[in-house]
Amino acid sequence: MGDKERTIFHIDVNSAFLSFEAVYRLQHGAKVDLREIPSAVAGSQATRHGIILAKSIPTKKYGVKTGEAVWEARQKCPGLVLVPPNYALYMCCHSALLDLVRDYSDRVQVFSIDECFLDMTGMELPGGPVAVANELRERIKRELGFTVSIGVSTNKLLAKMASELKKPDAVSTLYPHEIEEKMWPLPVEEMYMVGRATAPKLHRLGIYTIGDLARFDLNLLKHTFKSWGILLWNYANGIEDSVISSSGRTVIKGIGNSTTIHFDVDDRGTAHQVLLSLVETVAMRLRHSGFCCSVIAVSIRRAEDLGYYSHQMTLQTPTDCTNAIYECCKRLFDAAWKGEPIRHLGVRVSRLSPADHVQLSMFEKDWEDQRRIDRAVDSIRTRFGPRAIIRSNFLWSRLAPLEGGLSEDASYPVMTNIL
DNA sequence: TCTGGGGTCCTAGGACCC
DNA sequence: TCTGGGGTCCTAGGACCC
Repeated sequence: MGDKERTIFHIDVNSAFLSFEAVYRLQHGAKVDLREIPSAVAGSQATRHGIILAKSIPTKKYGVKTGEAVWEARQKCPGLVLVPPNYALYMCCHSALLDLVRDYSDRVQVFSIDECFLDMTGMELPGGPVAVANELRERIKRELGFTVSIGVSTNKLLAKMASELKKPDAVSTLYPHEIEEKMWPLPVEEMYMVGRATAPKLHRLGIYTIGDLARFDLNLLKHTFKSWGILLWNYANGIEDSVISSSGRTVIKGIGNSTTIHFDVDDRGTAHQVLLSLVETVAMRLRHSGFCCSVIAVSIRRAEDLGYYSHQMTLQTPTDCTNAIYECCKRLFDAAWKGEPIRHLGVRVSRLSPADHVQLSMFEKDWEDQRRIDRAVDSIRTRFGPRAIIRSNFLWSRLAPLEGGLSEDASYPVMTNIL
């Protein structure tokens, strides 16, 4: 990393989906600001997508949590105003934020739809980093209408932890010399990378705060958690030196779609059809990205206990062909399914290689024909909409012909692994 | 009448090779 | 003639993030 000290900003949109929604509605004549009343963005219960995706600060006061079931949230907070998600709108807000932020640095790492890192190292910062961060925060509020929390420090981990310190609409620093005072007193589960499974294990070792973790014996952590233990100890001590990867737009490792079906599936035929609707979008995205895949995986979530299992296979020859992937998915499903009612199905392809130098296998003689068909379907869907052409067996079914998938915008933000 | 959907990385165990 | 040992690849499952 060199010995030069860096200046990193982490920008986090406060209650992102809900704020985007609130701003949009105000701009279109709404009288109430969703951010000021108990409200949330949530999926539809009728189609069994009923969970809270984002909530207002007043809602938070009722103890409602993101990811919680809607009926549960309603019990805690009667009168909760719910609005359906609108991902296209969120993408617009995301792009607008990035455009604005790039005025301040060209080294921007998109971390998710509502978070990014800015490398401000070596920039002229009139009044210091905090003054510039405040100006940026004000400008976002003024021009885009929503508020952000900005964390300022010398690496990404500390900048990210800093942005959590004060919300909404705030700038916080967490410099190395402030770690002991600002970060160590926090509960260990508030540290990035300490999740549901790790927290209780740390508690069992007598580790309750981030400070406890930072001062814990590293060898003992290594013994218990392997490489994970080293990562946790480093983070607790503010040690993290990954670079901001901006231009090197993150290399995609895999593409997947999954869906919760609005009724329980208990027969093979219906399951196959769901898989097909997932493969249609996965394969289209795969071709759009210019890759072929070598690994195909199908995952199944049971209806009764939400238990989950998966099955995967490696191909001899990489492919991006809808039918080829679908045939594999059917085989994988048939081999894996134990016959229980299914709530959720997923398809994922990985081990990607560039599509332009895929070796043609002499056994797949109709391969070029298939590619031609896929290309033709893709171009019709691109020109006339994704539903301009669908498989006839979906016409009389209860299922959507294409399931899941992100807007064809290739710049969709994907979480870029550990910092 | 149960909790979405998109990702990433790591690890253990088995197969197989030399 | 007892049983190494190192390496790679594959799969299933588990952890985490937003």
